[in-house]
Amino acid sequence: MNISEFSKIAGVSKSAVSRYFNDGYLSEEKRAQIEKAIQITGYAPSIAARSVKTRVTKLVGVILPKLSSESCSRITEGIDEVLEAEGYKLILVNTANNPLKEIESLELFRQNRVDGVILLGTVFTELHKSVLKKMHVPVVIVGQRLKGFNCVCHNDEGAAYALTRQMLKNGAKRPAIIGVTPEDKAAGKARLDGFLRALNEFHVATGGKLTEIAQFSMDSGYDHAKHLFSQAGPKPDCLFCATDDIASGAMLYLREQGLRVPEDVMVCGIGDTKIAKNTYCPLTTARLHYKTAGIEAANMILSSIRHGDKIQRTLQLDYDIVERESTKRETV
Amino acid sequence: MNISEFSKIAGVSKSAVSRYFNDGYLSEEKRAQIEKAIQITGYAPSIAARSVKTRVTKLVGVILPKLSSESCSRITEGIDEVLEAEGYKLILVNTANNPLKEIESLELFRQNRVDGVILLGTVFTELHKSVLKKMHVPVVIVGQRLKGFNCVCHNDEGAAYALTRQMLKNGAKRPAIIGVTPEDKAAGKARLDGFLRALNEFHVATGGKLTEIAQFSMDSGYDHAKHLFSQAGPKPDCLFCATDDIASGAMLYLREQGLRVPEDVMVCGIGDTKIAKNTYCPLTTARLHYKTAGIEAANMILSSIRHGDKIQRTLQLDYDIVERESTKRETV
DNA sequence: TCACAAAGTGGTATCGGTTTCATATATATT
DNA sequence: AATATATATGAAACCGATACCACTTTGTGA
Repeated sequence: MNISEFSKIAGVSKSAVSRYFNDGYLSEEKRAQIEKAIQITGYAPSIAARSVKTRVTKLVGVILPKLSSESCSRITEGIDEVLEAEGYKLILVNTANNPLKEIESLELFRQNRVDGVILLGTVFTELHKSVLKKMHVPVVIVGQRLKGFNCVCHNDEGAAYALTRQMLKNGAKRPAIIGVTPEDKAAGKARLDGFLRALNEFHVATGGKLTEIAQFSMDSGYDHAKHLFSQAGPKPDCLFCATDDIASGAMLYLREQGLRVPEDVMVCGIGDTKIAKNTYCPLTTARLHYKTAGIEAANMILSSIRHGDKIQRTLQLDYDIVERESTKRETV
Repeated sequence: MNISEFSKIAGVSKSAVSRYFNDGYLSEEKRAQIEKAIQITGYAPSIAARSVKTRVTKLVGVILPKLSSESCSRITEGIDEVLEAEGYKLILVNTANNPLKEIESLELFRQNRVDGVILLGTVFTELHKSVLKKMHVPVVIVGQRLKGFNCVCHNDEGAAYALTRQMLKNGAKRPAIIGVTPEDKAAGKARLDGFLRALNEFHVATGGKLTEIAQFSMDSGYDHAKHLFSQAGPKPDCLFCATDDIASGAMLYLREQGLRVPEDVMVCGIGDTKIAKNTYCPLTTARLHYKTAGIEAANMILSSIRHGDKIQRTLQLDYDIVERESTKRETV
């Protein structure tokens, strides 16, 4: 069923039908005829055909590294909430942590003539930047700061600093970190930097031996805790983890080994995901406002789409420290 | 940049360009010219324009009740994995548990001329069925069984039965359930049925007072556990929860009240989500194969799109019982 | 050498919409 | 009454692609 066929059924011209769906001048009489015909036929105009002419797709492409991670899905939820209300649809690509797929996806989005792109970024190469520069539509990056692009990000360094500082204040003497790759400037480098800044302030040194680089998963947290605590020499008494998932995996290992949290080892994570509340020893963490980040990213892209302004903005959302049991200790 | 403009730059005809992108007869010479021009201009054909003519969008619409739930995001991940490999893109709608939005989304998908629809369903009304019937593209429903439609679902009743049976075998005498609305035939009704079947088999009665209807969340699990244990009369000694999230919330309440798991109260959930491994007392649950469900749903829709067969199929994936500490008890 | 199939080519109709245009009518303003 | 303005209308051009068509060139087998 197309507009011509439908217009005949409704007994009006093609133009009238188009006007009906686009708020043009139209007599009440024709409006009624068209509405009646819709009831009967169920006709709905093709967005694809429309967008050929109007060059507007009402589509926003979203690239994310892992759909089934709580942080990503909550960000996406925020994005969807805003864009859906404005009549935009989300076209989603899950890169499964494959940076090559990000590039491919951008190409795909260009073919689909999306009105904007939101990228939940991890690691950025020069290739990324050059491909992003060539996009002819607004781009917003979430979770990372990339010069020359609109970004919504968290205060990663500050959160890591505050958490580590808290553990040191509570009497920890030998801090260790299970981080993620420093190629990830936010979750990797910034959180490591915050950790180190706190150590520096407390005049505590950490050998490279107490620095682990894990993946973004519980299992990886477990494995790296094992590696950390299997080394010769004195054991860490405090463990900063780059994410709650990593922290929960590490705690699973500690529990297996009969190490008490927080008595023997303090632990903290970042994110305040659901798991933090439920670990056997409730996890101290920094709440990151994922959904809000998604909402703000969506607002940012809407504003760019509508006003086409080229001013680059970076929005940083602050964290909230959520102190639970895993870092509390009676100072001796 | 459109195909005409591009074809001039490449020094070939429009037809040649179209053939380049659609594997038609084309001399090596022209192929090379086109490739060179692509390098320079970055031209990519418009999918929208193409789909007007071909009537194929390579778009699959996915409707889900809550993006940030682990089960939904894992199903979606499975769907994406398969469809992405076949060149399909996902257009996503999060209904936020608003059944009206499911209907709206279907309308939206019709406008977008998606090639297929995958619906992660919860509650189905007659309106749902009639709108679904009117879709002119294949539909697959995940997580529910709906007569007349392709479905991929779990063995909800069996899982609930097996878990409850396990708790009764381990010596529980006074079982309670925190379920979800029976309007949800899978997570609500079927799991309640399984619970009751086990009770029946063990000749245990349960008053309506020991049946709570919660939402799909930790907080709701907490609230309903509170309600359950605040009632007058003997307390339950075993708690079947319709989801892991509900179970984890309930356990949080039990812990607050100083009730030990499993000594005072056995608890189990369904899903085997990440949280189950991490609760202070590791949670016995039934593993549901969410990602596999997504993969199978995607395969089903692909097959329907390609072969257009009208045979309705229902695929049921079985569960695996994962027995952890929360249901173990030394029989006295 | 000829017949016939396969490869290669560009013009044009077509897909399903929107928008411009020319024109007509109704209403409001001087 | 004359004029300006808002409302209403359908034909036709257009958006950016594909597909059919008629045609030419090349390759193959008898």
